[in-house]
Amino acid sequence: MHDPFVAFETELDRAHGLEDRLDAAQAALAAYGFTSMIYDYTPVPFAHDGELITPSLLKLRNIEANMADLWCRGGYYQIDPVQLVAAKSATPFVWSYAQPEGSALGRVMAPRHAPVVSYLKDTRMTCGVTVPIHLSGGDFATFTGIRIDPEGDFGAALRQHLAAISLIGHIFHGAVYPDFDPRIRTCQHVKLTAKEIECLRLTAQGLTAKQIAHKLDRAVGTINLHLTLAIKKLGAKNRVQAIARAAHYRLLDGAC
Amino acid sequence: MHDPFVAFETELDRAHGLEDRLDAAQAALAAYGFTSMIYDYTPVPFAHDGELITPSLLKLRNIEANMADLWCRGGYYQIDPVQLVAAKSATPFVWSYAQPEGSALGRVMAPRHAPVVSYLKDTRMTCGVTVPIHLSGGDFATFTGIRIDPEGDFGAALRQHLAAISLIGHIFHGAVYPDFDPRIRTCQHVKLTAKEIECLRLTAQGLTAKQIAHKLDRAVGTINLHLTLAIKKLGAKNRVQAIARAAHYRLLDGAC
DNA sequence: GGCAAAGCTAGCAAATTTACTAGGGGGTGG
DNA sequence: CCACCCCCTAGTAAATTTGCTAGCTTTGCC
Repeated sequence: MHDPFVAFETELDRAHGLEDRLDAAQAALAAYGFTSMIYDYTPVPFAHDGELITPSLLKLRNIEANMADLWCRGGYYQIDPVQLVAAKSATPFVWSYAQPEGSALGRVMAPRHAPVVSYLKDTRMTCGVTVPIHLSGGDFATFTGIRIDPEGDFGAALRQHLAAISLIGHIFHGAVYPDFDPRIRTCQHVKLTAKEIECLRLTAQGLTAKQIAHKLDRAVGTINLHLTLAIKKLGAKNRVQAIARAAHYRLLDGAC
Repeated sequence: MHDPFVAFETELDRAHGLEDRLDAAQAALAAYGFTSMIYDYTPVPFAHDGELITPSLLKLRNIEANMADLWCRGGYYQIDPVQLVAAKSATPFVWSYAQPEGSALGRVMAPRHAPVVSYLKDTRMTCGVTVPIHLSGGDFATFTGIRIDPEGDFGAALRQHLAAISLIGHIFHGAVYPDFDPRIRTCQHVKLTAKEIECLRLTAQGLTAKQIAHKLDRAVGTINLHLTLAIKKLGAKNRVQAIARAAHYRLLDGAC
């Protein structure tokens, strides 16, 4: 029996680069009746204040050109209720803005989400499947299939495909993730200099500023200033809180 | 068309408690030819030194009685290569000890894993599917179907069911997770007292020992001692490293 | 009921951090 | 080519942390 997932994996192996693989994923979704696709990746889903962080990678297929701008620069990502559900759950889910009542989406929707809901209704992308992909390092991706102008019962029909779309999403992510460059993989929510990050990591490993100064062959004053500037950029009150936030933003590269 | 996943969800809704739901999941797996099931959950998959942490919940169905003891108290969990692959990946996968070559399992297997491999061969549980479930909080579960005495081509046949088993695993976890009690959800790798944790959390929020003393109406010496003891238990060199490790073990409850 | 262990209480000297100060060099844009 | 901004360099007084000290209370077990 021909396995569609093996065929998809073969397609992904043959594709060269992210854009080709996105096209392959789009074709795989089309076989299930989807017209559009969204894939995004973020090293850290939430800021320390609980706000969703704009992803470092957002890719669209067959979607209005202004969506990327609204989501990445217009603040729409932070008020996207589907993204909120995905960030807090690990289970793939069908969503519909036409009939959100009784669903996970319906439970999180609030007035602040209205601009996103309006936009998706205007562009007739009111129905889809989202696969949350939480990764072992705390990073996070979503893989979404959307149907433009869905028929009345398309949402119900989607449930038949949830298992397949979920696996396609995981296979796709597994294929593209190894090629992400360091800028995509690193949280840009707070921008620290290389010296600031280096000093934070050594501090998280238990070295005092004096020990770091000796290790890096620099004056203690220099190390203290790097740490102080990092504390300020992280909005922390002191060095300890800065380390807690740096850990949250996964800037420590596992150092502890 | 009858949706087996909706039927499974209904079954889980009707079940009372974790054990009943495990039975329901076992029955769902049996429909795909599996004979046995494993589900486990851990608030933190890895210790700060990279070693796998024994899960706070491990449930087995139709598996040798001594497996729980070997895995939870005998150190086998730490040398289980399937668990290592699952902890580092998010994609569900088929595994076979009969023919591990060329698979993710084969790439991680090393001599230190031999006791686990021997045990699974002795108990004829050499083939299965594992669904890693990484959660948004950093916690982690696995859902595994196993076939005892698999026929020669069972591994290949399993690929047909990977999508279905993956969704079943996610649905099952989603059904049981809300009822986990705090002891299961809290990392027990390092045991700190309530006062130690309280002082660590307040420290991570940027309060000095003096400020904490004022807030808790205690002497500074008292706060300092709680923090010092926590530092020792975490094996840290100082307060900053203790916070980095507490964050790693998710003892801070998001505090930063 | 008694004993031991664990947890919480608190003080102090030495070491470290915090929060300010200031200058030089490199890169980018006009 | 020059000016401005950013990053890296470094010093110091006041505040805080570290790492030890010791005693009291509570809890659990025999």
